[in-house]
Amino acid sequence: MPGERWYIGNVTGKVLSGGGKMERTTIRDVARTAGVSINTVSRALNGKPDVNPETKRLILEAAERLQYTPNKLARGLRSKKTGVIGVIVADIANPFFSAMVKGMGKAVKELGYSIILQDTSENYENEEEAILIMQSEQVDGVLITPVQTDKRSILKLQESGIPFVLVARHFSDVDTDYVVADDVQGGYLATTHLIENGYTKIAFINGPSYNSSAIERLEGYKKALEEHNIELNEKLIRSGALTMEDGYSHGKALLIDHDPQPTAFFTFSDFVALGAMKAIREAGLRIPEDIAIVGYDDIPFSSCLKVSLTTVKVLKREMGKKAISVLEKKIDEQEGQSHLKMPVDLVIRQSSLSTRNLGTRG
Amino acid sequence: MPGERWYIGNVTGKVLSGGGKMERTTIRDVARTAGVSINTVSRALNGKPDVNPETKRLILEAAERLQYTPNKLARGLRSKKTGVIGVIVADIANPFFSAMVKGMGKAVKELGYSIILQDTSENYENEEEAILIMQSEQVDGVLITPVQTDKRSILKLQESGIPFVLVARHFSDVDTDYVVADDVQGGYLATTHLIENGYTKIAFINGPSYNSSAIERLEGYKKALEEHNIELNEKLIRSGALTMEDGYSHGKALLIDHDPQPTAFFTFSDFVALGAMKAIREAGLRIPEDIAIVGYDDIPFSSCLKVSLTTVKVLKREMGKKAISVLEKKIDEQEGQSHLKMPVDLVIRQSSLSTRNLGTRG
DNA sequence: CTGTTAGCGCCTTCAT
DNA sequence: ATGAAGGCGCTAACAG
Repeated sequence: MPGERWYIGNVTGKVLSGGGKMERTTIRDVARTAGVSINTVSRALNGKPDVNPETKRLILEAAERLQYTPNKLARGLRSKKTGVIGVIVADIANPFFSAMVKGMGKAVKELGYSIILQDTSENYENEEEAILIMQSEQVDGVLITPVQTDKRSILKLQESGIPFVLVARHFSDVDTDYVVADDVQGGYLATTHLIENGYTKIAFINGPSYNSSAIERLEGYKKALEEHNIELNEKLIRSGALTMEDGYSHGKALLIDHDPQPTAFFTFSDFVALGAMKAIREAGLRIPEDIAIVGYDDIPFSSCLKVSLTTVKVLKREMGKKAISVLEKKIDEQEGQSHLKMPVDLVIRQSSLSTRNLGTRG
Repeated sequence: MPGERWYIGNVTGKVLSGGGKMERTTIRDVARTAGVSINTVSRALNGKPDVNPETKRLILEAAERLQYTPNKLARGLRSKKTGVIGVIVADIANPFFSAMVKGMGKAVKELGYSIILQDTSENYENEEEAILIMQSEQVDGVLITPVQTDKRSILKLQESGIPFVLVARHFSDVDTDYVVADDVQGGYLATTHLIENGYTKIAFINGPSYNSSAIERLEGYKKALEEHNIELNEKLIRSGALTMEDGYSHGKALLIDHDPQPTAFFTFSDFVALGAMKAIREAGLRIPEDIAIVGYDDIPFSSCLKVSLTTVKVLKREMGKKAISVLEKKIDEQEGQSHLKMPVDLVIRQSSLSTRNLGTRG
């Protein structure tokens, strides 16, 4: 527990001899002003027992007047707790992650922690460095969406002894706590939906092959095909798509002289879907009449497109919040591992609903 | 300067008597192992002069072997520098701000700082609290996009003596450093573009009236109208729009039995534009044939819409980077205030280009 | 070149 | 119920 936070501002009114620079009020100033000893102040301010209500009042008043703010560094040095949680994400500019971080921020606030943010840009070296920084920062815990091109960084993190939880992605062969979305189910729902609407030639523009979300969604995709006795065609599966541009180029490749010609797309993210949609339009095809498409994540704009996007909704903020609460338990030494899968949900909109959506096609 | 960073990991190998928990290696352990005094180690590690190369080598070796990582808290307590910069944004889930933060993160990395993030959700009370937290965190400096419903929080920040820079928004009546976009110019460019394409009934779905960006864009809007001798009609100006939903409702209000009937929209953001576009479509109108629309920010998806969105491009990452560099100067006591306006640019796409874009309409 | 000393602000024994 | 003393890990004088 990072200790409760209460603030009254921070200006001392004192002025350094040298120039115009302020010096922060310390517990000492408060003690002097209240006419008590340093640690009586400490105890009063931290709500510890054994403090005369009257002196407590005096102390609180003095603190208020002097605009005292506790120094977290000093406190941290003593208590070995910084009240800071390190958050390492793959790309903060991606609405998926920024929504997640937003949720973390909210959850963390109630607990009195702060967040230090690191962005790896999906780059493993950056991830390694980010972890070292977190260690040096003495964070009380770490939340990380690993890049996954290598697992050694996570193994090191494990060795370091810092409590940590993987978020959004996890390793099948490294035993850690994690909070992820139920991606198998997501892949399954999306694919089943397309199949049930008569599509059989469903192309899957998937994420990188090392990415756990991509792996699990593919599993869901395969499961759905199998259940409906549709033969898997490797040519319809493409991987490595993360951006809009990737979606565009993969979409294009799948449409131009491609065998078999897909009649529907399932994509790794709404961003990828957007790129693919552009490719579809440029190929002179209509959505959903000629090609249906289903995205993933349910990012805000998806509902507002001219042809609104059917997608798998992931509870991004909730996932962030949940991750914090799992991490907090770890920090508080409450044993037992958490392997959490957040439920996902198919949001059916226009992009997958052709008016002539009966019977089999292609 | 937050002191150079160098890491070697952090596990000591030591085990506490009590249980399996690690204890971090301290400078003391290194000193003992290297057979020198504590502060020789400190100096060696910090690259200070007056250290025998040979002993330095010994110390570095020992540090390496023991996996020593400096304790930033202790260092900060002494040096009064935490190497942390506080970033307070209005909404990290907004792509505009997340792109900005991404830029800050990159810039900060090179300088050896870390970032503590706070999200106010456009709420003033949260902003006040965020500032207090930053003080308590002893950050070396603060970057903030103020909510602007009240300026007292900023005045307090000023009093606190912490170096800070406003980003993306600024106060006309509070003298601070800031890095913002050239919003007058942005409003002017967008409006002029519409006018030059024959539109005269240009509705402006603007942001909150206290928001400096909204104020300045309105200024640009008015300037453009004036230059073209188009009479300003207050009924075409709406304020308070921040979200997609706001854009939708304002758009709707402007289209249903509205006098005068607008022929073009200029909106506060691409998000707001997206909402307005939905309203336009629902009113049975076409973009851009019936209603042209210009957004603001140039958020990634804008280019990929079926009718791609004409918008004012703001250099979000660059603004973040610039803000960091200005802040760094302040931290290093380099005097002189910075009032920076980042250039903006009109990106013309389909949403403002009717095929029959000649002559005057409406 | 190197070691000794002192203290940053806070909290935690231990006395009183 | 309160105060005094010690120390978290590190850096910055000042000696030697």
